Amino acid sequence: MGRVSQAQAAENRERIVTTAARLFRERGISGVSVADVTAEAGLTHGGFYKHFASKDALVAEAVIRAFAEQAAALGDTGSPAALIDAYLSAGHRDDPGAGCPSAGFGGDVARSGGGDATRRAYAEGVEGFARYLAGGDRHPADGDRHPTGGEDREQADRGADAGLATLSTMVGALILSRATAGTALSDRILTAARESLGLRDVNPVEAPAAGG
Amino acid sequence: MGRVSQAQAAENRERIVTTAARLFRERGISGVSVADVTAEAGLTHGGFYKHFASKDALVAEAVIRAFAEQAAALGDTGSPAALIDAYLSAGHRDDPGAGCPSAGFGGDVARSGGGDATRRAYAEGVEGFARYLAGGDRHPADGDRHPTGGEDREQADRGADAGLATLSTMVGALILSRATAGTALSDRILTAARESLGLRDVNPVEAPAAGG
DNA sequence: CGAATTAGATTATGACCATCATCTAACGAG
DNA sequence: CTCGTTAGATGATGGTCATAATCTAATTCG
Repeated sequence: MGRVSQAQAAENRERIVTTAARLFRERGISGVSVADVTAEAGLTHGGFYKHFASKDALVAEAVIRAFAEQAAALGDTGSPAALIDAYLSAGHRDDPGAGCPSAGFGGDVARSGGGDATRRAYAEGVEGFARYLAGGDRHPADGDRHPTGGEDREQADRGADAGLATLSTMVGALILSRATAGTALSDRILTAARESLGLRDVNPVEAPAAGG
Repeated sequence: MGRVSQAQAAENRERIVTTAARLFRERGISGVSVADVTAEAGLTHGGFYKHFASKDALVAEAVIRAFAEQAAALGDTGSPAALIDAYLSAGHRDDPGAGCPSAGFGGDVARSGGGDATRRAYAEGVEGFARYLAGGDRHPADGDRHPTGGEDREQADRGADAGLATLSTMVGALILSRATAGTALSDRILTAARESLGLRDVNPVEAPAAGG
C-alpha cells in the first residue's frame, strides 16, 4: 500500500534485519531470497531496495545483528561452563536460526558470501566471542581491538589463543553434529566435545537452546 | 557430439564425479550448477542425466568420492601429528577443493543439501575419519561399523570419542580460519588449534596442503 | 557388415532470483 | 490545509537454474 509513519518504517526495517539474521542461519545465505525475507517480515519484496542497497548489504547487517544478539545473551549466561553446556546441547543444535553466528554463518562467509563488509563483521564477531571465552573481562560487543597498551599484551594473547582453540572445538562440534543430525553419531559428537572441554557429563546432551 | 566408447563414457562419468567433489567443496553445493560441473569436466550439460538421476545423486557420489580420496591420502601421511600439522596449515585452508570433506561439506549437509543419501555418506565419512584420528588401526574407508564383538567396546568407544573431539577442533578451526582468511585472526586460529592439539609450534602455520 | 543401442549435443521448459521502474497514498513539514 | 517526500505494492527485466525431450552419430553386438 501507500506510505507508513517513520516509526513504522523503522520498525519494518528492523524486522527485516532480525528475520534475515534468523533465516540466513537456518537455510544459508544463498538459500534465502530477498522475497523470502520480506515475506517472512510481513512485506512484499518491492520496497526492499528502499531500505537496503543490495542483498549483500542486508547480509552484512544480519551478521552484525546476530553477533549483537549473541553478545547480549552472553551477559545472561552464568559461568563459562554453563555457556558451553548450553552451546553443546541438542537444543542449540536443533535451532540454528537462534544459534551461534560463528557456526551459522561460517561456511557461507568462507565462500565470500555477503561481500567484504560481511567478512569484516564476521571476523570481528568471532574475535569478540573468542575473547569472551578466554575469560576476558571485556564485553564481546566492544569490538575487535586488543588492549591498547603493551603492558599485559602477552598475557592477553595467551588468553585469546586459548579462547580461539575452545571456540574451534565448539564450532566444529556444532557443525558436525548438525550435519549428522538424526544419527547416533550426532549426539556422540556433542558428548565428546563436552568432555573434551572439561564438562563432566552431569546432564548429557539434552539442554535448552543456547543464545549463542 | 555423438556417441563414445564405453571406456570413454566411464571415464567421462568419473571425471564428472571428481570435478564435482572438488567444485562442491570450493563453492558449496548450491553454488555450483550441473552445467558448471559438466563444463569443467569438458562436457556440455545435455548428457548429464544419462549418467545421474539428479543433481542430488551426483552430490551423494561426490561426497563418497571426497571421503575416499581422503582415506587414500591418510595412508600416505605418517604420524597423527604430521596429519594435524598438514591439516591446520595455510595450504589446507587455502585449497578447500582438495581438502577435508568433513569441513568442506559440513555446512551444506547440515542444511540437508544433497538429500538423504548424501547425509548418510557424510556421517559414515566423518565417523571413519574420527576413528582414524583416534588411532584406530582400522582403515577409515572400511565403513561405519563398530567392532562387532563387545569385548573391547568400551575401549573402542573411548578412543572414538577422543577422535570426535579432536576432529571437532580441527574442523572448527579450519572453517573459522577460512571464513576469516585475509585477516590476522585467520592465522591465529590455526596456531591456537595447533597448540591446543599438542603441536609445539616448530613450523608455525605455513605448510603444504593436506590431503584431508 | 548392418542394426540396435546410447553418450552427448541442442534446445526447450518452467521455476526462481536480484534488481529496478513505476505507481499510489499517506505522512509530515510549512 | 497543502504539497513534496517516500514506504511499500505491483509488475517487469534479464539472468540462472534443474530437468527433460529430441536429435546425432558412433559403437558394439549379432
